[in-house]
Amino acid sequence: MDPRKLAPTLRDVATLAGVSTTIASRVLNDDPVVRVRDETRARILEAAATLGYTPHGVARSLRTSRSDAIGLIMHNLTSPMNTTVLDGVRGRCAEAGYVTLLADSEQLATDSGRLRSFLARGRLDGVILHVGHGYHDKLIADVSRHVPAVLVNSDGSGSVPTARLDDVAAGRTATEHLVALGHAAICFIGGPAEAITSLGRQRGYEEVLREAYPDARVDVISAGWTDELGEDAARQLLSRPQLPTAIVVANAVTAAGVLTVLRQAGINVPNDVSVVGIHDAWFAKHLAVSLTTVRLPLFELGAMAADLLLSTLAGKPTPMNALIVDPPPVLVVRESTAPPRPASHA
Amino acid sequence: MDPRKLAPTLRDVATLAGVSTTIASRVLNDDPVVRVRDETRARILEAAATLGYTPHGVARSLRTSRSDAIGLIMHNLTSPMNTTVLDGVRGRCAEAGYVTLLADSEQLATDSGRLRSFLARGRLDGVILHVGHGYHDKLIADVSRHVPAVLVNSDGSGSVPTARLDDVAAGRTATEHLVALGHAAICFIGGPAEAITSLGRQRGYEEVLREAYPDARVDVISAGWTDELGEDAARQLLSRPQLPTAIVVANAVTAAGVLTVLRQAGINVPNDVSVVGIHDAWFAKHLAVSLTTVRLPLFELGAMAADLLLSTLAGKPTPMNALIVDPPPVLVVRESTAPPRPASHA
DNA sequence: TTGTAAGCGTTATCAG
DNA sequence: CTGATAACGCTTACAA
Repeated sequence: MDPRKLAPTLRDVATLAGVSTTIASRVLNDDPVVRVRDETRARILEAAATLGYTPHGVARSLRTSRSDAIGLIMHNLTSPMNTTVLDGVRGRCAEAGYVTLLADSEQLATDSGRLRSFLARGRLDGVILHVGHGYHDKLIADVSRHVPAVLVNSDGSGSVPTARLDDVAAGRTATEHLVALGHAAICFIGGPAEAITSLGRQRGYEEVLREAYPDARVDVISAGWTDELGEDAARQLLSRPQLPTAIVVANAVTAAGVLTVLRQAGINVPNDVSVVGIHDAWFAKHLAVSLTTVRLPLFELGAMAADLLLSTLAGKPTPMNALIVDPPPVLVVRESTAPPRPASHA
Repeated sequence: MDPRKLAPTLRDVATLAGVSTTIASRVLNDDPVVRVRDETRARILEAAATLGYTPHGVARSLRTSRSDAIGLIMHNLTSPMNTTVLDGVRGRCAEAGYVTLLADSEQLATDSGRLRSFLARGRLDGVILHVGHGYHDKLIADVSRHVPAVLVNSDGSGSVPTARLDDVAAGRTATEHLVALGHAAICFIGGPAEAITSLGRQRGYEEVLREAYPDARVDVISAGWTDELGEDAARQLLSRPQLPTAIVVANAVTAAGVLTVLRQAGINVPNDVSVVGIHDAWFAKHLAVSLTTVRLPLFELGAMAADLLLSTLAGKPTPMNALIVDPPPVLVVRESTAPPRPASHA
């Protein structure tokens, strides 16, 4: 039933090979320093093979005080964007020989018992935090007190290395596209008001708008990262006497909700209003109207966060801030954007 | 730099409290058997608190030979459905005090070194495998040789407990809806030909079709779980002289691709052809046409898989097959289905 | 070239 | 009610 009870130990291998555990260990970990007779080495390898020996990771960890495991504390794992970041983290860690422990930031932030057990000493060499707004300040402090940590898309207040997307460039790219098409009445539908990524994108939007139209009206609605909140924002827009001619949405999931509500209201996208979303997720082309987006390097963001942590763990000097500028944000034009219709009235 | 170097040990706590590590350990784990003076207990607790003591998980694991960790080996983590399953697994395990190690099935199947390090003895109490077709037979065998394992939506060939969705019922529900609307020429677009979930849904489709029209033509196209493969399948359909009047798609992601290609081809859904998808994912309502779907309990599937494993670990008798029948598949009607148009020709 | 022995931080057994 | 002590399986000075 339980195979571990019978699992062969290093001592078993050593005994079978007729050597001490010392050389057995060294040979199996191919220690570059040790010099053994080829014949001895062969005996050990053979013994390990016939026994089907697997090293006991926990015993090794206890001895070496490394676990070769990193923790990934994520917020809203259901979002396709976050999944991509996770893939980047996990892939890079796996390449470096680390396994990944996954936890949900909400749970850890609200249940200190779970947090403690997640951080139980020795189990994790380091932690990557990709958390939303909310409890995150305390969580970041709690975690980074225990193990080396890095942040993804958060405000590390300088104390913890952080990997970030170039949100300002993303906001600029989206808005520049609309301005180039001739739009001036452009609304920005953002994420949660406190979300640093949303604020960056908003800043890009404002910069471009002001550069193009020095006294343009900055028009911002705070929504959130879900399709429902996008729907709410769109309804809010519809209740106005006049629609903008174009919308920048800070997130593709939110944009999905916006497009659906506009469709339900009989608004034609892009003829009545253009919409551009940020994040070129797989579903963008399949939405109510296929969505023009700005592609952002989410996988690379995760990989970079992993690199920062691995570099810290290796004792190398690590930059406190890594902005992912390669690849840069790229506009992917689909059917949701067009020039504004020629002024029909007023 | 490295907080673990300074981390207080149980001995530190015991020394500060003026007791042995034995009682310190027992008190801190509140062993129900031990009876200590309240005063002693208080001293120990206080010492632990002032030192900020955290138990060393690895040392504990070595001693108890339990890690309170389970491994989740998943395939295609990018799929929103799989993410939901993952959420169910992780949530249930967290409730039971287990942490979750995540790994990608493709990587583990193709790199035996990674598999070995993932399964390093002692690190995992058990493993949940949610793998696609392909290398999975060997992978399942390799894993279950090392630790207790359970399967999700796979063919366990009877040797490993398995949690499954009621795919036949899902296929039936989708097809019954179309039959009730009056459709007879119904095509089924499946997942990969070997995928057991797809085959179950297909069987449900065939059953209902045959029950309604004893000599109806069963019309199946094998696609896959991605939107691109859905697009391919739809193109294949479009190359026929005559379209079916309705389509059942085994997966909502695939259905997204189908809808988009139909839109591009100028086919009106639902007037020219009805489409029903399986899996009521968040994006279903936002697609080219808002998609009628069958809702399946994916979260519960993950939770059930976790339950099977936890029950095995607890030494309880565990069913080899768990079909998730509660909640049952539920039809969610949106705009992609309608009665067939009155016979216009032939 | 190989072996001895200490110790990582716990928990469990057994004795006081 | 409390305390020595051994052991979990491994790595690594240090010896031989």
